[in-house]
Amino acid sequence: MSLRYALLALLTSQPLTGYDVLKHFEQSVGYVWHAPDSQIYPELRRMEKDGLLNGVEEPWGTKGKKKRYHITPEGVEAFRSWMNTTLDYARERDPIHLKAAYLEWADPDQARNQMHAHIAYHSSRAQQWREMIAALEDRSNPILATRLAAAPKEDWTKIAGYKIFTYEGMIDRAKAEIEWARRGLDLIDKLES
Amino acid sequence: MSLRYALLALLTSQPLTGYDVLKHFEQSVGYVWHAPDSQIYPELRRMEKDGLLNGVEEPWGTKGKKKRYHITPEGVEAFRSWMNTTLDYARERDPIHLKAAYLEWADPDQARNQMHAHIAYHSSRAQQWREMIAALEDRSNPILATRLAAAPKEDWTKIAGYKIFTYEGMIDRAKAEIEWARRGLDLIDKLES
DNA sequence: ACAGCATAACTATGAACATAGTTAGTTGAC
DNA sequence: GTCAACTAACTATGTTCATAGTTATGCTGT
Repeated sequence: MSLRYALLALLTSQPLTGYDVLKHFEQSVGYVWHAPDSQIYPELRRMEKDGLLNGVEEPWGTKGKKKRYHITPEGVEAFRSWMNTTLDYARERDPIHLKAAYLEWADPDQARNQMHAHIAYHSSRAQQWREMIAALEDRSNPILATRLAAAPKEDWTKIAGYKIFTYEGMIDRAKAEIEWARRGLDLIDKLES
Repeated sequence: MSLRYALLALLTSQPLTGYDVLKHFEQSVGYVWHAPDSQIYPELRRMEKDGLLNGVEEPWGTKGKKKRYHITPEGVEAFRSWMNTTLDYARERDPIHLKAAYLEWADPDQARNQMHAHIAYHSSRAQQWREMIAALEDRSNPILATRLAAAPKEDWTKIAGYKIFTYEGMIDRAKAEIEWARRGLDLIDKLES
């Protein structure tokens, strides 16, 4: 169900065509909730059917046409209501922890490789998020710019602030993963002598 | 696919009936990879079909019967091979980050509630994992005991050590979440004046 | 005697997600 | 002028997962 709210979040900023949704999604809310286009197109149609969006057809070139989705008052209300409802937490399901728990089954070097890959993955993510925060702070992020343009000036600090806070949380997680994997490398050295 | 390897991990310790798998699963590998029974029963049958398990029927009472699944050499090999393959990382998909990024849409008190719920959830998880680590360290965890009983003594430190390492990683994550949510509470106070 | 609980093993259904492929118009470079 | 890249919008298929319900046996306490 979260995809629906991710799309509503995007469309509170401005009406977008399906294709525009894809492109904006990938550069903003898609960083916190990934989804492929094959999931987005049908979901947009379902949301229109459910009255959360209003699709307005526009001509495209001489023959083609495209549909621009406008969020409806019901859509705004559904989003606000979701925002005001405390989330349910999903049960644990992370392959790295599954693997770590049985690491005695791996060849020591493969175990080390996995830890190095873990560090590399989370380092690169953290870097990406640091850049995202920088672009949010100096307002150079184009998606943020369109959102701010449509919002009253007194909300700008809030809008940018919560996004920065989100990416900081993701960096914190990445840091915890990196430190854990480093300790994992030490543990492998200690146990596989 | 991870469910399959979670089940193989469990069955490397001893042969189990479907129902036993459920019960053991919930108290061991299920903490790192949750799955409901409706997923486990059919997966066990698929694994048997794929030659990873060998199901031996046993009488149960006077009329009923049950099937005990033994891991085959192919099953052991499949598990070891998975353990030696570096994992692919799934894209970000966490509802709390999605929500945090648009927190300006929530009522301030509901935003605070969400942060408090986040702290409560991760505190309780961390506590559970601390207890798990204690039971692994003093060898009072019954699932660990059966696993150790079937393994050579020189592997005991490894087997317990990697499990403790795993739960430590989960505690680290929980701690990071708690600290992030605390900062979130401060931020809400600052922004929603 | 039978209630209640644990054991045992499914089945059904729909939603969510991954992966891959398809069709067709538009724009810009060489 | 034609070819690649981009815009636009799907479609197909299979897997994974959540939620809920079903059927039946055995054991224990009152």
